[in-house]
Amino acid sequence: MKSIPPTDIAALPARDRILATAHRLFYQEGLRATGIDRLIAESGVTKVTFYRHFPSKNDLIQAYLEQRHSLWMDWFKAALARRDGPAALADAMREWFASDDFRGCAFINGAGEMPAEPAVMDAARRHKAEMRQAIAERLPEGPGKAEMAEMLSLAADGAIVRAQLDGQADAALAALESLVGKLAG
Amino acid sequence: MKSIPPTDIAALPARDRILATAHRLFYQEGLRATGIDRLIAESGVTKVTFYRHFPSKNDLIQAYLEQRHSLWMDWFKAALARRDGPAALADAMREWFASDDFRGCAFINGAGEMPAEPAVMDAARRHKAEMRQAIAERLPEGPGKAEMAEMLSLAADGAIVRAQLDGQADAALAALESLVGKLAG
DNA sequence: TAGTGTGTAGACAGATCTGTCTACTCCAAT
DNA sequence: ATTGGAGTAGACAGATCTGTCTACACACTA
Repeated sequence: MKSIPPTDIAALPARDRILATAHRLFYQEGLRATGIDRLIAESGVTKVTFYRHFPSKNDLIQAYLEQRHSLWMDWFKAALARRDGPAALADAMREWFASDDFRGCAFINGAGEMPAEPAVMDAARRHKAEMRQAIAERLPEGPGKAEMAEMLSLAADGAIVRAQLDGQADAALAALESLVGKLAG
Repeated sequence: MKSIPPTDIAALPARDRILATAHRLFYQEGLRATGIDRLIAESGVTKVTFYRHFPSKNDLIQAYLEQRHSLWMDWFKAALARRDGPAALADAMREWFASDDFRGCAFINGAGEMPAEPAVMDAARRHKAEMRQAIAERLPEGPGKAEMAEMLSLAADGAIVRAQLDGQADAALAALESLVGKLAG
C-alpha cells in the first residue's frame, strides 16, 4: 500500500497541503504531539491561511480522521477483493504492515490519546464498524456469517496492534494467518 | 477486577499518592492530556515534593507504566488460574471489561500516543510479551502450544480494542468467546 | 542537640501551545 | 475598474505547560 496521503504536496492547493501534512504528522507522531506551528511550517502556508481553512486544530483533526477513513477504507475494500475467502484479510494486512509509514490504526491511536473528544471516539467507532462490514460483505451467506466477521475483525485488530508494538510485522502476520486458517478450516 | 490503583489515597505517603493519582489520570485521560499541576492538586502534594520524588514527567510516566504492568500482570495471572483451558482468557477479559475504570490497554494507548518515547514503546512491547507468556504457560504442552498462545493473544488484543472503542463489552466478549471456542474446539 | 529526610506554601521562569490580527498582493469574475 | 477570495509576512496575546527555586516546619535518628 502506498503512503496515505501523498507525500509530494508542493503542487497542491493550500488546503490540501495542510491536510496532507496533518495526516502525515498526526499519524506518525500523535495528535497532541503535533503542534500547529509545525503543521504550518511543513505545509508551506501562513497562519491566516491555515485558520481560514481549518477554524481550529480540532477541526483539522476531524478532517484528518475523515480523510484517513475514506482513503483507508477504499484501499481495504480493494485489497479484500483481490482474493477469495478469509485469506484475503491476511493478505491485506500483510500489504499494509509492509508499508513504510505503517504505525498501527489511526483510530485506535486517536481513541487512546484523546478519549475526551467525542468526535474522535465516534470516528473510531464508525471506522471499525465499517471495517467489520467490509469483512462481512466478502463472506459467504449463511448462519455463521456475522459471527465470522466479528471474529475476523478481532483477529485483524489484534494483528494491527501486535505489528505496531513490535515495530515489525512477522509475528503479527504469522499469528493472523494461523488464526484465519483455523477459522476458515 | 477492582480499580487499579487504589482510589482512596489519603493515608498513603506522598510518593504513593502521586503515583496513584498519575495512574488514574494517565490511564483515564491520556498521558499528555494530564498536566502536572492537576496531578499535584489531586495528589495533595506540593511541587517540590512532586519533583523530589519524580525528577520529570517522563519519569512519572515510566513509573506509572511499571506499576500498571506489575499490578495488571499479577491480576491477569491470577484470573487465568481460576479456570482451565483457553476459556479462562475470556473469563479474565470479561472481568476486566466489567470494571468501572476499564479504558483499554494502557500500553496500547501509550504507544499510540507517544511513539517517540522509547521507554513507552519498550514498556508496551515487554508488557505484551509477558501477556503472551502468561497465556502460553496455561496451555498444555505440545507442538501447537506456541502458535495457540500467539492466536489467543491476538484475540485478546482485538477484544480489548473492541471493548474500548465500543465503550461497552458485549460485542467484544461475544466475539472473543466465539473465537476462543473455535480455537479450543 | 544536630543532622537528615520529607513535607509544606507558592512564586517564578521560559518554552510551547492555540488562536487573533494588521497590512498587503495577486488573480479571477463581473 | 471593482470586488471578493485566497494567498503572503509575521507580530501579538493569553493560556498552559514543565521545571526551578526560597523559606520554613516537623519527625526521626545518632
